[in-house]
Amino acid sequence: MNIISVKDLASLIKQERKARAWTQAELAERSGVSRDWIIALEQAKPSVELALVLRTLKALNLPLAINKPNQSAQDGINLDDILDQTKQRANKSS
Amino acid sequence: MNIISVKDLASLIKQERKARAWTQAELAERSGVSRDWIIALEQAKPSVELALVLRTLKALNLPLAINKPNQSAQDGINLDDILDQTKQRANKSS
DNA sequence: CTTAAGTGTTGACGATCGACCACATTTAAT
DNA sequence: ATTAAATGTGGTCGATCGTCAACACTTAAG
Repeated sequence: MNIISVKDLASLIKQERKARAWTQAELAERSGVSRDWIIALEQAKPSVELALVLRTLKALNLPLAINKPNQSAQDGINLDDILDQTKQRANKSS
Repeated sequence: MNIISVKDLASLIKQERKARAWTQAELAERSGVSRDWIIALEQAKPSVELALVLRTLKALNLPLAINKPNQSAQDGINLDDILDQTKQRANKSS
């Protein structure tokens, strides 16, 4: 599943916790955070600390991944990059 | 690429920024954060806000994903869950 | 219905965030 | 070697974090 917003992450975590029949207190203990923080996370609080999120995902055995798109066959050649750099060159006036 | 630590995320972002020949200031502006914060992120500060991280990934066009492992063929059947629940039942004494 | 567990809310607290600024250091180009 | 851009550092400041504790509210079971 793709994570584009904090809500995505929050609902996925809550769903996975319930799938395992864990209470918030249980997940909190396993993640090494307070129960209050788990509540905040599941309520999609935007300002939660990244490190605690990673800990929680680990406790739930949920692997986080980034798959780079637009990867050219030859390394170091990325059409988007070239386009960006071209635009930069055109904006020398600004 | 799998993200297991903040360092993973930090180096990947820095790498992708450089691949696009963007300065930290440029990425900061595109992400709607301060340059200071980009520096902190690229230095793997553990306490960065999740929402700002997501904004930065979006600015870099890096999609974040979670792929649930151990998914049984039949929905709702997860061997890990059953194991956990069985362990719970065995610990009624505690 | 009663009871207990689970979940959510509130207020307090020290600690730390992220933005801003000025300044040092490093990198890159001429 | 000079110069300017890029990166990193240290400080301040208001705002907010995450934790704790006490207290409702909601579910689920009996």
